[in-house]
Amino acid sequence: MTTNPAVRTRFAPSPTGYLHIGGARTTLYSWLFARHHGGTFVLRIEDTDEVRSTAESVTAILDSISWLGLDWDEGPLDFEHEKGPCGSYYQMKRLSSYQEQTKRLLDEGKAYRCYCTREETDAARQAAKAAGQPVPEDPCRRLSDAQRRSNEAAGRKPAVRFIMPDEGETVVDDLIRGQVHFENRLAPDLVIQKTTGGPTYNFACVCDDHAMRISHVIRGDEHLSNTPAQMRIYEALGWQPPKFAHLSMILGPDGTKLSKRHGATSVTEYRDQGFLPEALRNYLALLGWSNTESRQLFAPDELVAAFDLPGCQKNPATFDPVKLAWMNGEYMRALAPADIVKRAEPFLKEAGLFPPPPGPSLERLAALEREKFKLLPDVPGRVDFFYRETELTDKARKTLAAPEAKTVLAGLTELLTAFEPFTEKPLEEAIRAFCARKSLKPGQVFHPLRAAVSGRADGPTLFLMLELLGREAVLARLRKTSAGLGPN
RNA sequence: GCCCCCAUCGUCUAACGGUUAGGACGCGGCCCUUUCAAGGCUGAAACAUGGGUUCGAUUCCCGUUGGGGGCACCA
Repeated sequence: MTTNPAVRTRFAPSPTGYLHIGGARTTLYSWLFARHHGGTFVLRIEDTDEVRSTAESVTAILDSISWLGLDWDEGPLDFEHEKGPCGSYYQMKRLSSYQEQTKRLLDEGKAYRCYCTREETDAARQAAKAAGQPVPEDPCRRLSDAQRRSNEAAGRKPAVRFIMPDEGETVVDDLIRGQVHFENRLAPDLVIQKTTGGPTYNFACVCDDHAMRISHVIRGDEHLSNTPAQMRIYEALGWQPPKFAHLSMILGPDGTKLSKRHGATSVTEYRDQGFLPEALRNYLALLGWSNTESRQLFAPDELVAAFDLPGCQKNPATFDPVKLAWMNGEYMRALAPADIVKRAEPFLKEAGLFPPPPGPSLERLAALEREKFKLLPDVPGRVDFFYRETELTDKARKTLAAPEAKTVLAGLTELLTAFEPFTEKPLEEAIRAFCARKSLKPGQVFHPLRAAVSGRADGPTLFLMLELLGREAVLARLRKTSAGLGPN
């Protein structure tokens, strides 16, 4: 991979919860873009919301990103350690750098201290709105020294506001959307430092993207309207802004922003449901990005090679769990049986099948059933009856309700009691001969046999299944099921 | 309410002025088959709408409608 120092992207989550599907996609695109161009991918934790940020969220987010197979060149390694030359990558550890820039803007008259309370600001905005003015001028913008002193004397703690231009427009040149124009008179003076002394998001973000030499800011659509203000800050500080690329939102099935009421929205939930990270990654890559061939399946390195911003979609995309499940099945089928078992281990454990009870090897069974697995829990789900008797499914019950079922099972029990060798081919020949002898259609025999022995109406190829189950289990279940059918 | 973005099958999307509007998921049918899958073949299914521009618009421009996002001392 060629390295390209000119490309540096970042993902900057605020640690106030799990990694959301939308965040995962943003991370993926930033990572893919960096990797595609041989650049650097940076992870930064935006923990300036003192009340909502938690250490657990940091860990959860890092875990989710790693689980997706994405790595970062700079950023936190865990809650204690970090790597990279632009540290710290936690905003709360960079407080002095924001204060330094705030001071600069204050000194240069590009920002001012604002003593208004939340209520006063709200009231002023309401009044302006009623008067048909889009944005009121902040009274603190032209405070006299005496007024300032009296505010200080009254114990009021100031926030710092950045002066936005009163006229003209700010143009964001977005890599995905093109030029987007914003009227400056509509933008109020932005708080850059809270009364607590901490920076606000839009300010910290600018300072850090500059300090970390970020070249391409790839982020969600919800930030597009923040961008003009950020650009004004870059300008005031005399900094070159990065290039911006705003990704459209991910919507739920009802067309509104994907949220918890639509079902699983965090990466961990998908992991826990038994999705493979490579499948989720592939699916997310396609949700808002495409290639001219409309290709669907990409190995990780193929994705890196193919991905670029021009393929990104401008319109929002609806998340489709059904297609995700299909894709997961594709990846499951591509796995070697031993890998299927390995990946499914947590789910096998949960089902009490790991370590496996006596019986055929899990690997053998995984090979037998592999094309039916869609999700990891399907592994124990389809294979459990080899190790233990299971409840009859409704369909199996129906099959066994056929009038001839009981006599068929009785006949088979008799046939198989001393049958040798108890292996696939001979069993098939013998059972087909049995059908002929009794003038029964194969289906009339095969179906109840399968149902009685496996407890279900679908499953592996019948005669191999009998072989793997072994004579003892087959006969025991034949008898038990038969008894359960009651007198004929 | 104001600002911004967006608009091709149900969904994800291809097309970059001239195509029988292509692919994928899902759905239907057929084949394969002891079941369920997988696989193969196949079918139904889309250019939101009204004006322009043009010899010609899905494609370019404007309006309408619809959807989304933003308007915090939250990120």
